[in-house]
Parts: sequence; C-alpha cells; structure tokens
Amino acid sequence: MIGISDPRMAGRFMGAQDGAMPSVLLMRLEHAAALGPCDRAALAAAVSTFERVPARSVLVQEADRPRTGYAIVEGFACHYRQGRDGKRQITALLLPGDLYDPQASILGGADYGVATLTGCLVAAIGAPALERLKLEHPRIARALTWALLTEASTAREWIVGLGTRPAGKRFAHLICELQARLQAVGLASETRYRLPLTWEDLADTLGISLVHMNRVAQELRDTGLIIFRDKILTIEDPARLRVFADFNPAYLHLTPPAA
Amino acid sequence: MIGISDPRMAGRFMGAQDGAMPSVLLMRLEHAAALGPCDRAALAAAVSTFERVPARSVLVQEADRPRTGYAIVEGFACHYRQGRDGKRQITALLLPGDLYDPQASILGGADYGVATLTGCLVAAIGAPALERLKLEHPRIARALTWALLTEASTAREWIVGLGTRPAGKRFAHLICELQARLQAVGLASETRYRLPLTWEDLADTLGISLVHMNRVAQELRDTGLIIFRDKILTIEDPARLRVFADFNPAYLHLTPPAA
DNA sequence: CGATGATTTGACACCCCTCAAACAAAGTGG
DNA sequence: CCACTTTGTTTGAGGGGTGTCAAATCATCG
Repeated sequence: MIGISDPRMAGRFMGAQDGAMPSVLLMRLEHAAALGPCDRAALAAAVSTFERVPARSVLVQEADRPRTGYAIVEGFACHYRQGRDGKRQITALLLPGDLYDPQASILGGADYGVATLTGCLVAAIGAPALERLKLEHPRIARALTWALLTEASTAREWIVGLGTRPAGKRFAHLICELQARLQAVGLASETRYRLPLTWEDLADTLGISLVHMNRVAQELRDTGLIIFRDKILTIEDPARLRVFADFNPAYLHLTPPAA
Repeated sequence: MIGISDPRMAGRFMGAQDGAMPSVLLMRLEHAAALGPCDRAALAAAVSTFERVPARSVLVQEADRPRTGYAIVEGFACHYRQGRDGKRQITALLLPGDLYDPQASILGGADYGVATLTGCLVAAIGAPALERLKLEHPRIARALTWALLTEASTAREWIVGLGTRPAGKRFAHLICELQARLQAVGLASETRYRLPLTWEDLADTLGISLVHMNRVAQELRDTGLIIFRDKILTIEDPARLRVFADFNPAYLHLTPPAA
C-alpha cells in the first residue's frame, strides 16, 4: 500500500481541482446548517492540498495519531478494523463529501484504520487549520458536529442491521442508504448510481463471506429488485426495495433541522 | 412503561443522593481530562433532579426531541432501535457514569430510543444548563466530546463483533468490555461485578436469539471461563478470557490522553 | 397457590461459512 | 502477440452455527 504522504503526490492537483471539493463537501455540510459565503471561502482556504490516492491505500493507520483531516472529493473510502485472524470488518463507508476528522486525536490515537477502496481524490486539512475553522466559524463547527453525530447514528443503524437483518435485507438496506447519501451530494438519481466496490469490499461491510455475498446479490437480481452491471447499480423498484430492506432514512438526518 | 416525567417522582431524592452522581460521573469524565474543583461544583450544580426510575422504562422515545440530558448514577440502561417485526436491537449499554446527551437535538430528533433495563437512579440535566456548562467550562466540554467519541468508537467495535465474531466470543468480548467500563467507575474488580441483565437483554445486545444466548453462556461456564450466579459475574481466568474474546481495550479510551 | 417472568432443554430446519475449483478480465513480461 | 499472473466473479458440495418452535422447570410475588 502507498501512503498519501508520499511527497511526489502532494499538492500536485492544486488549482485544477480547486473548486471541486467545496462543491461536494458543501452540498453535504449544508444539510446541517446554512453556510454563508464567508464560511465557504474559509472552508476552501483551509484545504492545504488535493491528493490523488490509488485504490487500497491506507490513509490513517490503526494506532496512528493523525495530524490531518481528510475530505473525500471523489471515490470511496472506509473505516475498518482488522482482526487477529485477518478478517476485516468495514465499520463505515466514506463517500464524496464525507470527512475524516482527526478530532479523534482527543482520544489519543485512532482506534481504527482509514483506507481508500477505489482511487480517490482527497482534500487534506491540517489539524490546526481545522481547529481555527471551528473557532472562527460557528456554523461550520455546528455542521461538523452534525456530521459526527450522523456518523454515530449510522454506525448504530449498521449495528441494527448486523444484529437483526438477514444478509439479503442487509445488502438491500445498504443499497438504499448509499442511494440516499449519494443523492445528497448529487451522485445518484432516485434509481441509479455508480457503486465501484468489489464483492469482497461489500462482504466485509455486511459481515458475510465473499461467496455468500455473491449469492445474495444474485437473489436481489433474480427477484427483479436491482440490476448491477459494470459497477452501475440500478434500482428497478425503489418502493419495493425499501419495504424489503425495512429502510427508513431518518437515521441519515439528511434534511436540515428546523433550528 | 412509566416515564420519568411523572411529577410524583421528580426531585424526590435530591439532597440524600446529592453526592452520589458526581462521584461516579466524575470518575468517568476524568478519564478524559483533569477537572478542577470549580468544574466539579458546576457539574453538580447543573443537575436539576435525581429520579428513581423502574426497570424497563422509556427515557427517550424514538422520534422524540428530548430537552433533557441524563446521567446514569445507578443501574443499567440502553440505546436501542425496534424493528417493524418487533425485534429489538440494543445499540449501546449505558452504565453508571454514562450520559445521554440531548446534543442529539442538533439532529432534529432522536433516531433511537433510550430505556432503562434495571431500576435506575438517574440525574437529569436540562439542555440549557448543559449548554452553559459547555461554554463556561472548556474542560467539561472537552470531556463531553471525549465521551461522544468514545461512544462512537464503542459502536464501531460492536459492529466488528457482530460482523466477525461468533456468538460465544461476542459474549466473552462483552464481558471484558463491561468489566473494564465498570472498573473505571469503581463497580468491578479485576474478576467480579454485578451484571443485572436478563438473558433476553443480553441476546438483544449480541444480536442472537434468547435460546442461543443461554447455550452460549453455558459453554463459557462449562469451559471454566466464567461463573454467573445470582446476577454476579465472576471471571475465572481473565487472561484466558481476553485471549478467547480477542479483547483489546484500546477502543474504550479509558486511559487519559497525554495532551 | 395460581400468575407471571426468567431460565433451561430438545428437535429440527435453514442461513451462512468453508473448502474447492472453474471462469473472466486486465495487466505484465518475454 | 502470446503465455502468464493477478484480481475479481461464479458455482458446487458439505458442514456448522443459529433461529424457531415447543415445552418443561424454576423463582418470585401477590
């Protein structure tokens, strides 16, 4: 695996991609609170570098004490823990607009790894810049807290899925979740999005074996709920899929609170 | 179920229990950061009422917008979600010293329920008092953030357990986790603590059926790892249990960070 | 002493895992 | 351009972990 701290990579894409990050990150954060032009400018300015990271690279090592925050601009990444027996469990998927906040440094070291699953375009924000951002822009601070709480809420929903739903419904539920989250940043329609993960990644997310993952996916195809070809996922019957998966998007908190 | 908002309950125990909460809550929060005498006094003063709540009472309804924070002083409570089919999945256990922070109100409504599992003594802290506490006492604010991050980290560890560990190791892991967390607030020795939950509560926590829960527990007893009688859990061989469960307490972040 | 809730045990079915192997696609080097 | 490797996908067979159904036992309590 290649770490993104490789100096040959750093900063290579500054300028060219300058506008891309704010777009997708802002789309996400503005689900939490309206941001002013000043907030947006500060956010864009806080990004130190854009980096292109190959698939399956480690962004944050388990037991690291990271000094940089990351925002995913393009591609899929994940939080994971690796067991002694080599089994990997993915504990969260990071989509474009999601961020990894080294606020975790309060804890005295990351207790999980962060890695890319596909090639990613990543915006790096230094911890000090992030702290300043929070102090000087309360609306951004609020939005970041919202993001953290939403992550926790999503983790709880995954616990519910792993604890109570059979593999098929679990996959269906994940498909619904990704549709909602990707649509929130403009990367999915009601019925279609790009899902560039391998069966193995999905299996490690759903807590099932690769073999069973394949069978479960076929079942969803055979029952006419989805089509999945060339990494493009098409939902054939959204309403029926949501019922089947027992999906209720409330836990994603994608609609801005009244306050 | 009886809600604690019942006026006959409110405030009944003020004074008598006045010192109990700070003790256990402070023991927990001081794992995050040292607190000054001023912080402690402010924390104690912020508690509006102590309430005795019977077992199986709902503290926060799913879809509520709670205006009160709770700190558990005695007893066990939980976060949970209930599926359409009636299956309950417990997503977090709240032990003495743990708190439920209505900070979740940023999200515009709770997305899960909070309920007592045993009879509990609960300290209620109004949302405004909590906000003031955070503003005027940065060390408390930091400690509360630490608590939130630790909860998220624990949720991730539960995902790992549900996704990768068989039921027996999952139970063993939970036993280790509870030992560490209870010891941190003075309610467990290295080998012994009170675990006042029913098999059903534990089954709903581990994501297995009540019947299987029973078998798995017997297995741990038969292999000489634990004794569990009269709600008292005794760990016969802590080292062997931790190896069996693949338990690494790092995710609990119970040792204060250097910073 | 009957009612209720908690624990225990047995039988059987099914979900899902493991092992194994075949197959496809994409890169790599000769 | 073709062997060859690597990575990802698909399929089959068999076994084990768990769920469900059913019923017995036990404890607590009014």
